[in-house]
Amino acid sequence: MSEEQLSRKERERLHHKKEILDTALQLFSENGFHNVSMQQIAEASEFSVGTLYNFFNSKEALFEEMINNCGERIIKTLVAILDTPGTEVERLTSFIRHASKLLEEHAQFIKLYVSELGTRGAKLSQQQEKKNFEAILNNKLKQLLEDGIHKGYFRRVDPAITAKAINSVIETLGFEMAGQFDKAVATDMFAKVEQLFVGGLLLSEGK
Amino acid sequence: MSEEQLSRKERERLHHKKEILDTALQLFSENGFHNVSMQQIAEASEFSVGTLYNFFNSKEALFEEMINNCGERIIKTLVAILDTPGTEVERLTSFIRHASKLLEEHAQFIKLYVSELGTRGAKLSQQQEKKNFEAILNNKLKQLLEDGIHKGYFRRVDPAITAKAINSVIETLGFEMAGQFDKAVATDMFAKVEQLFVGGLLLSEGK
DNA sequence: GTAAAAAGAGAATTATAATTCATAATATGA
DNA sequence: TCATATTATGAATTATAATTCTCTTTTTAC
Repeated sequence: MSEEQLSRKERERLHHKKEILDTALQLFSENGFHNVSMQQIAEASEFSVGTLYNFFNSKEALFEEMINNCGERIIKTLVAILDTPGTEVERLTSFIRHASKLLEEHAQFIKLYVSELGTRGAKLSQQQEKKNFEAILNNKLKQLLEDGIHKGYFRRVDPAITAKAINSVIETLGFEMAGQFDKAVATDMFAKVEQLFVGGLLLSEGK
Repeated sequence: MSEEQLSRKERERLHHKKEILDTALQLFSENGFHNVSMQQIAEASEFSVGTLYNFFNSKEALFEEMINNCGERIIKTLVAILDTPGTEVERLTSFIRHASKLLEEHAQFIKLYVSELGTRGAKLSQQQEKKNFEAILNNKLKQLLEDGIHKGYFRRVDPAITAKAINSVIETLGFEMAGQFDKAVATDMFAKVEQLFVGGLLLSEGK
C-alpha cells in the first residue's frame, strides 16, 4: 500500500521533498546547522520559505529528517557489506575497501553528522527514535571481530575498542576529505588503513 | 617584562579574563557555540554583558581566544610527553597512557574542538594564526612512528595513517566520555588501545 | 577628601533569522 | 468553463541574541 500505489501528485510531492532535503544537506554540511537560514535553503532549492514550512514543521524537523534519511541509507549499505558471505578476514577487508567508495558519495553527510551531533546528539536522540548510526555500525563490526578472534584469525585484541578504532579512522579520513575529494588519494589512504588493521590483527602475519 | 612584572590590578584583570574563559568553555562545550548567548556567559561568570565586551571584541573573539588558550596548553603537554627520553616504544606507550589522564582534564574542550571546528575550522584557521592543533600532534606522532620503524621496533605500516588512527581513537574516546568521565573506565579503555596499537605494531609480538 | 580614570552594569538598540499568514497561482472535477 | 480545493509565495510578524552606550560604582593619585 505504500510501495507503488502513489498518485502522480504524491510522487511529485515526494520528489520535491527530496529536492529540498538534498539542497539542505549540501548547505548544512558546508556551513553547519546554525549558519544556514531557511531563506538560503529556499533560494537554493527554488522554493519559497512558506513552501518549506509546508513540508516541514520547523527548521529543526527538516534537519532531523535529512539526517535520518541519509544515515539510514549509509548504514544499510555498510551493514550489507558486513553481512556479506565470507570469512571474517575477507569481510573486514571488504568493509574497509568499500568505505572509501562510500565516503566519496557521502563525505558531506559524514562531516555534518560528526560536527553537529557532537553538541546536538544528546537533545536529538532523547526526543526521537534514537537511531544512533554509529552505535549500530560499531556493534556490527565488533561482532565480526569477536567471531574472527574466536575462529583464530585475529589476535586477541578487544573487539569493542578495535571496532571503535576502525570506525574512528574511517570517519576522520572522511572528515578530512569532505569538500575536496580525490579518488586516488582516498584509495591510497584506505589501502594503508587496511594494511594497518588487517595486517596488525592477523595472527599469521610475520613481518 | 611580561612574566612577573604585573601590577596587582593587571593580575586581577587577567584572573577575571580567565574566569570568563573558563565559564565559556564550560558552557560552549556543553551546548555548542550557537546555543550559548553572551547573556548566559555573563550570568554564569557573574559579570555583566557589558563587561564581557570590555574583555573581548565579540562573541567570536571570545570563542577563539578560549580555543587557542586551551589548545595551547593541551598540545604542550602532549608534545612534552612525546619528547620525553626513551625508545620509541616506550614513548608511544607513555603517550597513550597519558592521554587518558589528559582526557579527564580536558574532555570538555576536546568535545567542543571536534564538534565546532568541523564546520567552523575553515573560516577560523584562515583568519588567524592557523594553529591547527591536530596537525601538530599528528606530525609529532608520525615522526615518532617513522623513527620506530627505522630502528626496527615497529612493523612497516604507514606512519602518517597510523598516527591519524591513534589520534582518532583517542579523540573519539574522549568525545564519548566527555560529560560523564569515569576514571576506571577510561584507564581500562586506554589499556586496550595500547594493546591494540603497540601490540599490533611490534615486530616481536608473537601472539 | 576629592577629582579623574577605570571597570562594571544592564537597559536600549540593532540585526538576523525563524515562523506565520493573507494572497496568488494552479490543479481538479463536474 | 467555473467553483472548489490544493499548493506556492513572500512580505509581515515575532523571537532571539549580539552589540552598543549611557549611567553607576569603584579605584587611583594627589
